[in-house]
Amino acid sequence: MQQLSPAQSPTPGRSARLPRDERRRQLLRAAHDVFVANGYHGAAMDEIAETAHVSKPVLYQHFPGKRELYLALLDNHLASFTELLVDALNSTTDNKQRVHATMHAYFQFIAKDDQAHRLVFESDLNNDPEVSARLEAFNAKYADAIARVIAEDTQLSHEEATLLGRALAGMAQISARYWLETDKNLDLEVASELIYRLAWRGISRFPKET
Amino acid sequence: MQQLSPAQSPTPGRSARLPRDERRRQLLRAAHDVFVANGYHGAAMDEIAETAHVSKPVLYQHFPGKRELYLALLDNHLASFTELLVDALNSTTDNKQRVHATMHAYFQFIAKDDQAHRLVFESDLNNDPEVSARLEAFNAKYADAIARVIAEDTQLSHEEATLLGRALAGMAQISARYWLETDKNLDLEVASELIYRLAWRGISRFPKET
DNA sequence: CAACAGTGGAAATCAAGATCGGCATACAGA
DNA sequence: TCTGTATGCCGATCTTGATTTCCACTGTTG
Repeated sequence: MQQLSPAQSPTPGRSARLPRDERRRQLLRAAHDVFVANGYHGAAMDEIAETAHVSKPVLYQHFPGKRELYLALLDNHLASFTELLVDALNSTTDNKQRVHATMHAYFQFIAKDDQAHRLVFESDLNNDPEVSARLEAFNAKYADAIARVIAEDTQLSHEEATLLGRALAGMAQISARYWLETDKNLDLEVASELIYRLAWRGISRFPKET
Repeated sequence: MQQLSPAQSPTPGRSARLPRDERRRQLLRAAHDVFVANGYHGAAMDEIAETAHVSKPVLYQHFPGKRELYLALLDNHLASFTELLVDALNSTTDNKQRVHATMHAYFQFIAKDDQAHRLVFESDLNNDPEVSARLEAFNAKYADAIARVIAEDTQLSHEEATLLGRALAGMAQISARYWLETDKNLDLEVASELIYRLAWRGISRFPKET
């Protein structure tokens, strides 16, 4: 009759045992919070462990190091973001509506209350090749999708269309992040609509010269 | 007649004495090179000193620390960048030409062969309040200038025009940086012209609704 | 020739990531 | 119910890398 329910205090200051998967998820949540709050370099493994109510060795039993922990989170977020965008793209076959839906999806991701965008776009680890490769791949995918839309409607070369695609992708990112920092004075719908109109006016029937 | 040219070796491995200002400029040049090559966190004070052919104590006599050294460089670059943009804005009174000139100036700054843009936009120190405050101030100034142009030509509210200004400022930044990484397949003139046209089509006579 | 400003080598300090050995807990099988 | 064993967990420590400072030396200048 000693080992009562695990909720009882087994030993003061010791956290309950968890199955490996569940513990891993918990650690990821904690790491997410700390990275979001402090950025990559500002986040200490100590603090992540403490946030998860766990000691550091536990952290290292699940992840080889800080970088890998961050990369795991980055992969998760980029995957869900990509899914959002792909769904928006596939939601219609009308290019105008596509741009609209995609822009809206972009703003939605930025507005998510887990602040995943901070981890993705404001980590101070952009110089790491693994990180920049992932971000570059993501941006390339998004920008190319826009470039295809542009190419359909214009006479531009592939290179030129791609440049414009990047430009609009960047516009979406920067403007959405700015919008968020204004404490959402404008409604999400209003803001994303404005940017969509700006983008669509810019590219639709874009003339080859002048 | 003893103090010969300082280029003579006073003592092997010892650098010639320099007036304080000149030494400072030399240190800034060296720091710039190292920061650009390695990013903020990747840059070691050792390496900066070595690049300047000087010992670390000298470095610390001119700058209290690594952060201040970086901030000094950031201030310099932002000031010269601002000057570039202001000149472009004042080069004409026609708003269309203004946007054109400004976009061109943006690409020129990114293309400068000292790679100052890396130090400004790709430093991994964006979470530092001093740094983000400076970047935010710079972006605000630039975006507000664009917003004024927009407000002149449209019926949009101040908030809405500012959001669009940010959007275009972000577009300039992201597209110029992308363009640079394509090894300048497109000529600077061609690329900046494309982006300018995209921007101007987007904002000129922007309708209040739909 | 004497004070002085500037310099470099080397070492103190410090923060943060990573690890080691042992203890506690749950569960399986007798 | 009892006991063995594998698994999860922790305190304490090690290690590394970078910033910062100390001190003796050297050339310069009045």
